[in-house]
Amino acid sequence: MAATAIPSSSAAPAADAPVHAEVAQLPAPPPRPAPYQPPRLAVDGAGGGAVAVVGGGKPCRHHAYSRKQKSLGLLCTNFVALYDRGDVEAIGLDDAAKRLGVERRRIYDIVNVLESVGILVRRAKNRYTWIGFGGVPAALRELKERALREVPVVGSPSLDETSAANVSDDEDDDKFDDADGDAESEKLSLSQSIDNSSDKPDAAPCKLRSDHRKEKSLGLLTQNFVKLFLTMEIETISLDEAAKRLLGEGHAENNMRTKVRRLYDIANVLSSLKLIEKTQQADSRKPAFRWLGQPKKNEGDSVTVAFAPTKMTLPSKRAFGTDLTNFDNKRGKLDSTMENRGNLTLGNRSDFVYGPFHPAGTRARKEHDNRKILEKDRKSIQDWENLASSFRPQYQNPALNDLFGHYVEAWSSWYSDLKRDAAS
DNA sequence: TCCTCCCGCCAATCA
DNA sequence: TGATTGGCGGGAGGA
Repeated sequence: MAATAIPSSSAAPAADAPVHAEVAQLPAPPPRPAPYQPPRLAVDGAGGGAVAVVGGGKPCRHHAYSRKQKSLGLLCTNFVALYDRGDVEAIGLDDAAKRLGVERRRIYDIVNVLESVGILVRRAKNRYTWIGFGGVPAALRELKERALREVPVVGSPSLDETSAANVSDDEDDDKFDDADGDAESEKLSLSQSIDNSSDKPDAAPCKLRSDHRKEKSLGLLTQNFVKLFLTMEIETISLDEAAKRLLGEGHAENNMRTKVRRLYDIANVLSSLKLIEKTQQADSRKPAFRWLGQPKKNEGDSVTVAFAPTKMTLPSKRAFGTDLTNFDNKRGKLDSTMENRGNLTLGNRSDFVYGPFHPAGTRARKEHDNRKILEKDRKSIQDWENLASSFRPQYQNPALNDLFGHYVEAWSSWYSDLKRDAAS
């Protein structure tokens, strides 16, 4: 199989170039860049470091490290922008890492979360198949069904004794009792049904060390985190609270901290997918996350997901999607290969809040529009169709128009499926 | 100062 | 046995 099924097209960047890097220039795009030219990378032979030459601009070395440009959420946005095209099927992890300018380790984080919400599927070592956002409703539906099986009473205040308990294992590293082997199998069923190439059908139900490792996987934690939203009455939840519910009370501070770290990773990815949004808890200053899919009570089995192309509120802290590559200086050590490719930074901060899904316009007006659109979404799923046809931002950058088109296409496809499901 | 979360070490697992 | 996968926590950036 080919390394990736992304076809070369006139708008597609060269395989060895940072993808969509031009989009990262959003704040000050050329009036009409004609025709689209992918950024070129040149190697500074004397210095040994790579020097990015973007869009014909001057080479620039050593701009300041900024963790905003390296966030998992932004990486996820870029990953989706790169692969959410109708003609993409296979994804090679090496290829993705190379194209996005990050280490493989980060790609694993992304694909584990994306896989757990049905956006892609692991086919083999190093190889994933892109499903797209159309796969999300089914994955969420299955998650919800499983969660409801595990939680007899919807709205149970805690998952501690059910699925969450199955992952509250951090202090049991040396205990591999098989008392709940079946529950483990059940709990792992989704991820393993996705990735069953290596599963042995006759595997003993007892908890193996490999199972134990899987229990703590980012993918499984993602699913359990999503289940919290799918099964509980709460509108928002803080990561501390989520960690408590997933771990159970009374766990060591260390375990809790580790779990919260992972939840931050997951939340950032889910935020960039517009499945959740960062918000503020009403009764405290602590940040919390709100589910945007709202597949909860009184909605029967339906699972709705309100992501692109509708615009969501901006995260309070981060601006995802401002940079379609993550080429940048690394913190601490300098990465000789990626260093200085990061000349894709945006201008001043007030400019770069606009992600790839943001239409041109003022931030305030957009936020106002976003809120209206969000409310509109929540009123009725039927409105989405109109929204898709009417909400068509005009990007100055042709690459963005293409990108938005892909989202509209993916969304339309998913919405058609949803209507068909509802009708049947 | 505390929250957030990037980064990469290294152990587990796979081929 | 080398390659792949990913848990984990240190510690730096940011508010």
